[in-house]
Amino acid sequence: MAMARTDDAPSAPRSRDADRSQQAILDAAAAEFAQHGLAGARVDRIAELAGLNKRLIYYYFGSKDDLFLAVLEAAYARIRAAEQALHLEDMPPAQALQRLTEFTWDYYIAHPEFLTFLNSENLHQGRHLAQSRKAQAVNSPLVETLGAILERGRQDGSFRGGIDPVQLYMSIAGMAYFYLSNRFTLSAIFGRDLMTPKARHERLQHISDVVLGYALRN
Amino acid sequence: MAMARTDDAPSAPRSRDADRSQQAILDAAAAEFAQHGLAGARVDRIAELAGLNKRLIYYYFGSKDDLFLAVLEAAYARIRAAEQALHLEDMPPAQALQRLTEFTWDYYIAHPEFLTFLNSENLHQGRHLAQSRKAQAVNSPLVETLGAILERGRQDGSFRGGIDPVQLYMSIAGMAYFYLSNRFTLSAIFGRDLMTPKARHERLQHISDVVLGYALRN
Amino acid sequence: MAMARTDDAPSAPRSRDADRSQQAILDAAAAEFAQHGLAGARVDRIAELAGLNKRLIYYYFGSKDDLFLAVLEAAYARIRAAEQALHLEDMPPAQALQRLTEFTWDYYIAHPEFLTFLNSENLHQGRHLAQSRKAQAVNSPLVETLGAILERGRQDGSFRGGIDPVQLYMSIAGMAYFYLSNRFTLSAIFGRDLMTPKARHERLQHISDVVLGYALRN
Amino acid sequence: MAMARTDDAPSAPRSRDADRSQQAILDAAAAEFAQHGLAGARVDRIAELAGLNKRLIYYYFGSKDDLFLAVLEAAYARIRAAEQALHLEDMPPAQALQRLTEFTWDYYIAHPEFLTFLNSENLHQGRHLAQSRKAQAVNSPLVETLGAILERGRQDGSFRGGIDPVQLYMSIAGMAYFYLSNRFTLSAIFGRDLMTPKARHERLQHISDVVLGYALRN
DNA sequence: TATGAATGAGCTTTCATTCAT
DNA sequence: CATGAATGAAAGCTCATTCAT
Repeated sequence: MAMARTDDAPSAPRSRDADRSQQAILDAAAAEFAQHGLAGARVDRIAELAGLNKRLIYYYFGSKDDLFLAVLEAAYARIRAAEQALHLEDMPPAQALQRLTEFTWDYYIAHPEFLTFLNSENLHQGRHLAQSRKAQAVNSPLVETLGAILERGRQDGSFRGGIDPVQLYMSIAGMAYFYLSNRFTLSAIFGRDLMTPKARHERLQHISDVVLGYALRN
Repeated sequence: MAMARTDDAPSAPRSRDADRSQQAILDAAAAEFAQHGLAGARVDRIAELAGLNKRLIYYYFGSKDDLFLAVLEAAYARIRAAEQALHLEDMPPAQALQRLTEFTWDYYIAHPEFLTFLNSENLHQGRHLAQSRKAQAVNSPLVETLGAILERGRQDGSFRGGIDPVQLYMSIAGMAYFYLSNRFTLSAIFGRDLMTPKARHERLQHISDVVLGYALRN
Repeated sequence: MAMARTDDAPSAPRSRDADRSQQAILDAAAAEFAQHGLAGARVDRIAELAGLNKRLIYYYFGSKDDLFLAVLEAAYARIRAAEQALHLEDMPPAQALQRLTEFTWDYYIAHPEFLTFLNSENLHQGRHLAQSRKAQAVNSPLVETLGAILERGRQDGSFRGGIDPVQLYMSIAGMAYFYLSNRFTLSAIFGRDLMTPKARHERLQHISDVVLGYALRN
Repeated sequence: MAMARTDDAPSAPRSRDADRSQQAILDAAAAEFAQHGLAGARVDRIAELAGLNKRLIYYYFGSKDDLFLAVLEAAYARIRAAEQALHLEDMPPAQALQRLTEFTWDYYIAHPEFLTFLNSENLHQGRHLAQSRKAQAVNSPLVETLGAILERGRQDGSFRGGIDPVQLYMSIAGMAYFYLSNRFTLSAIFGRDLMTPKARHERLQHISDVVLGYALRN
């Protein structure tokens, strides 16, 4: 006595509810992992936050570790999509480099959980990412874009030559990451609030100065 | 043939065994926290690693969290001591800046647990350090030293003016930190081993180039 | 041949097993708390006695203290129900007072755990009952009933006037309670078995004599 | 190279310090057992409260249970001494009975720990007292005294005959005990403070009324 | 698709007690 | 007489996970 399901999109492989439940779990898990790390996260809390039964998490994702991987992959997918929307290749080299720096800074501020996920994953020696089939595609296209920018700048004489785009990317990211990820200990050590608008502005200015001061010829 | 011990603290109210036990616990805890983070660390493993009864950990340190704080404070004390042994104030400005960059890089490589402790503490929003009485003294004297270096460089004309030592310190640290702390995810993304001698040499070279490229006038 | 169940709560959202498990835990906990007190009770033993997993105790009751409160509330509910089944209001005053005395005595003998629960709760200064929402409803209706009995007796000339029902209730209970709750130390002191049928009969007789000797207008 | 100890009393079998330490432990233990019961009492807290090393407790008393027995025996010895100081035998019967009632009430109020000790010991089914060599002497001399009072009253016509002094003693004690030992639950149930001066006065008055109303001829 | 019930293993922490001096 | 150091056992409680429906 199966009933016809008229409310489903005809070609949808899964029901809307299923998709919605999976997304709710992913969102809840992202919040929980961001706040407590992998070991500190509680499956119970994720279920409660998602408004769903705990059993469903296992039904859809298999285990806590697998769920973490899914969260991690989704986070990488989001930042990759944001990077690709920048269209740096259409800008003059110096402006493109400046824009990339700003983007990195702003993205880390808007998505602090991304930093936490990386910390967690590295604490576990990249174990989850190593098992990921999607991990290969994770390779940041930004590096290639950055390589092209540097080459264009070298050719038009604005940039010095011999800059490794991977190294520069890691430096841009690192200067932002360190400040934001370690803001609590840094605040304790330096006795100042690092997250005021003024402090944030100054940090971005400093990073830009360092990056351009390094890349620009003379 | 007992020798007079003149270099000891004037009064030793505790038996040597107590000190040794406490140090064994601290060492074991440092290893465990470094490997598994705060939530992932197991008190049982710490006790086993220390070769001591689990109860003794609570006897001396009170709780897992208090033990973590003790480990964290000890780690800060060590890096502070190492920093002060550099005597950067006796070097010419450019050399001092170069030396500081190398030191930071080398220290992070030699003491990867320090990075993990910072990650853990920041995951917990600096909660432990916030209640540390020693936290104030943690204020890195390196910043003052770096400020003096920058000022000397500005005066002798080698450095540009207007450089904030705190910002520069966080950039130096950040460029090293990001690479080393996130080496597993970075390796997965870039598909290369970041810890070969060659890769390490290149990274240090790059960081030095960036730092000096930014600080040096012209 | 399923019969319609009209005496049930209108909606039973939980499975019967859940109710049965909770009741099994309550019963086992009552036995354990009665025998060992609150601090001496072991959650492991309760679980074993209930034939259920220890985790389930926390799943349903939250903590050992909350479980104790549940046991205490259930004990109060039972004695209240038994009191209300007496229908003392339908008896002549002297007979009602006599019946109440007998009931109290018999109930304490049949439910020695009730005495132990009260001892435990008072050792902890009523901490659990104080946070009980049901505590207000615990107010023994017996006191009102007793008040009505005393008033009826005063009006028909059999009882003296001016008797506080609360005071009298506490005296009736106290004379029974002391004997039964402290029977071990009293036995040691007086060197006689207080629980033989003869001794029990004599004690009840004495209490009745005291109570009626006090209440009856001679 | 034994040194002469000139500060000791020549005939003292133990040093003053030893006596003082033992008494300190007994006092601390009494406070701890009174507050937390036997199972809830902590040897650590007793040592801390006594200002002495925990090991000494075992040196002097052997075990927590043995210490409890010592505390219990001391409590019995104190109440016995207080009872014997009453000299009820020199008073007229009714006055003596009244005085005994007052004494019992006042003593329980002044020494609430005595009630707690009895509760603890009875929770453990009198196990400790059963092992006590001094337990035989615990037999309250008050009962004999009370017996003589009742007999004198019967002979002078003021008291009714046939009163069992043990039963009456347990009733006097019980009416006081129940009120004081269970004051927290009773307060919760009746919603009134039982320990105000007024409430205490009324309770003593009631008990006296009941006792004398029972004993006095007509 | 979804859920409440249930669990084994293991967690941090506590405890009475003993060791070594 | 006195103590700080140390411990085995077990406590209350938590966790990721599975069962039954």
